[in-house]
Amino acid sequence: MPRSHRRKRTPVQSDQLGSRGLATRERLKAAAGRVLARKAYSQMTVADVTREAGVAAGLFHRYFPDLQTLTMELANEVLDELGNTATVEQGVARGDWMGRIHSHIALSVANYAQRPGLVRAMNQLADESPIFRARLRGFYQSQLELLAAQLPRLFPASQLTSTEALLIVYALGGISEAVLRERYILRNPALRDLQLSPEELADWLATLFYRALFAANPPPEQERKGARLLAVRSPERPRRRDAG
Amino acid sequence: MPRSHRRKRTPVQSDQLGSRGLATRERLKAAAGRVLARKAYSQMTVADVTREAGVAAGLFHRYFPDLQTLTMELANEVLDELGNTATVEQGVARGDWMGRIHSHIALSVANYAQRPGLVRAMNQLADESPIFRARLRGFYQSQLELLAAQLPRLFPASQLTSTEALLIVYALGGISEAVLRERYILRNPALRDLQLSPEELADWLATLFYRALFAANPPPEQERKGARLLAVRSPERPRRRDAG
DNA sequence: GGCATAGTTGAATCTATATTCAACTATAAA
DNA sequence: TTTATAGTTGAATATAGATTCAACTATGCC
Repeated sequence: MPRSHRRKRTPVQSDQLGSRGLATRERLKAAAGRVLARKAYSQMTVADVTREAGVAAGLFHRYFPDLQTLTMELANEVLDELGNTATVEQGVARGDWMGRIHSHIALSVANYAQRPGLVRAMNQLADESPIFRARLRGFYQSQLELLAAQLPRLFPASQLTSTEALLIVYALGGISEAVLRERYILRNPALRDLQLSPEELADWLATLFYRALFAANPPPEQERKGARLLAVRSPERPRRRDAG
Repeated sequence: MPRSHRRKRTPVQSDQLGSRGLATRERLKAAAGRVLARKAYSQMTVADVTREAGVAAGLFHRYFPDLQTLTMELANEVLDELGNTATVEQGVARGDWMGRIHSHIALSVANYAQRPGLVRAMNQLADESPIFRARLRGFYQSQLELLAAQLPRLFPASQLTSTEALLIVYALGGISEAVLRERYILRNPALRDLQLSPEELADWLATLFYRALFAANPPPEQERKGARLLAVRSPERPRRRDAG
């Protein structure tokens, strides 16, 4: 196959590169990032990357053994950055659930808005590489587990097991993932003319998240911009068996 | 590239095949379905399929021009089947929202549980083929719009635009999609030992869906098996600004 | 300026896989 | 049984794209 499995000449190690070489290496990564903004990971070729970077085809293998390595490096940089922002909840009171939810979702919105191509590539890479799949899941699930761990305490009457709590937080996480994917990655035209700023979008998503979690609207003082959504609420008891 | 773009000999049309040929064609499709259960669409080869079907390599092109055509045919069969089941809500009262939600989610759970490989392949195919991407979105969104169209009527005070309504239903749809993907497609070990039957899983997901939509628990008579989840609910007003 | 080293080029080569097709085999109608 | 037709085989060929590498160029140190 084009992306060979055979043992091959290994690229020079990064720590043995001069500043010029290091710069070229970065140019290749940046070029790959731009390529991924317009085509799927599995359709990107080495030639795409070198052409985008404006270097000769053969140069690629001086710096990377293959596209997967380069892409994974790019992906790990994103994950590291998101991980550093583990200070997400800074300035938000522990008991302020709406605030905490909102801060996480806002970070996620920004991530999709700023690098939709990379986010898409990360998912495609996870489809093909078990190693990266594990890495990505580890990252995502560790975030989710911060919340999952609170659920038994928050809702003692529910007798949730930790697996059940995890199920719930995956479901809640899906609320924003689905919308962000549809809007920023798939660029659904029907969602394009949304007049929402990233900030407002985060408000809406956080509100829905809060509602699914607590079966209630967030407290009014937390309303933020998604206020109109609060008027969306249980209107009546379900109707009779007849058509309604 | 291996999957060539060059014009090539076209396969014999299905309607010119005898019953033996038709049967072989189906064997190839079934074989591809099995291959997709174990590897990603973009990594499947023609040889994988013919080997799995137990026929000579060259036979593939008598029936299909390429893997994409075959896979799309497989995918369309799934979509057609799901579309036929547009009788999903049969026997459920129009005003019984929990019942309606549950019936749709139960169908989705069954779909993921029965053919996780194909569902995954459909998403991967959508990543690579704009045509299929449009087809898949059209299918999914038309389902969502059935609900979106009700929102302005259900919640007149909210003044939702149709785009906003669509945003909300995409978000709600993400609740089950995220969990089903994680459980059936990515086979997250942490979710593997869930003791829930598909029926119970649908209950949980429908309950979360209902809560996000109505900011309230579903009416008790609708409780079904996910009852324990009802104890998960707004416990207190958010605490003070201090750590809580 | 001379020299050593790091970096770059692009044509040549290799490989996995798609694709073709002439020869072969099964089927069934007459 | 013959014969026409549909179906099948697998070796041969074609191709996209990865990978190598000998020759070339830039950089910086003395």
